[in-house]
Amino acid sequence: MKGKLKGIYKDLLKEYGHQGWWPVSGVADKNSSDDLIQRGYHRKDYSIPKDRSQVFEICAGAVLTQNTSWKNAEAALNNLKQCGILSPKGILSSDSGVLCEAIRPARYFNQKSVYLRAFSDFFINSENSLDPGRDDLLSVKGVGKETADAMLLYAYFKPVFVIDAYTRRMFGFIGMIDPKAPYDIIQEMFQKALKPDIAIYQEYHALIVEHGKYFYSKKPYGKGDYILERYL
DNA sequence: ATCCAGGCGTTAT
DNA sequence: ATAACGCATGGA
Repeated sequence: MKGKLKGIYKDLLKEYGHQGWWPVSGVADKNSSDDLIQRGYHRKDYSIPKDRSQVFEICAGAVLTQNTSWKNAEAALNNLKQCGILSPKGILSSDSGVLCEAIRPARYFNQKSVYLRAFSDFFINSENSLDPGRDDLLSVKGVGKETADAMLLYAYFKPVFVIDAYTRRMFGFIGMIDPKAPYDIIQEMFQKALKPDIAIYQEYHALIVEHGKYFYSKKPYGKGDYILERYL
């Protein structure tokens, strides 16, 4: 059980390399010729150097990318930044029309504008308290289990395993889980099999998304999962 | 033109 | 409890 998940992790890491999630702006090295660095990835960096503003940006991105390509979510983040409202106070004080227009590329802009304001309010009210717990995040409108866990793992550095649609399809494919099982059941399977290692949890989820894009999209780029098929 | 991407809240079985 | 539905952009 444990060896299997760890084996898959190693295979994916070998195939795709370090993903460097979560992407954030503001750490880009303009002098670098490395495309990943210029796009704002913190490659191989799992320490906690992030200031409040980057923590917020990760959380905002987590909301914006719900059922949406990261590319579109990133466009929304760039728009917010361009408008000078990529901050809790900025979002709360922004005109609704301006906010909606800025995040338009991320789809569902009416809903997500409300979600971003709700999270901004939560973020400000938890400024000088301890890190939020899962239940705290789940109480915010627009923050469901996957989003809450992504925030905890990538913004707050808590060892929680993120379960997304790709995770269900991939590990359902090799028979390790029931794809339609409840979120917490699937998450429990991963967390019982893997030690609570933040760096590995961050990397594993990123690798699942990368691999999933190729073989487990509804319109896969690749034709046969040569990596996971040996775990059948 | 059609299909889908790093879900969530609400409403109906 | 769990399934169905609305949301509503940009790229392939």
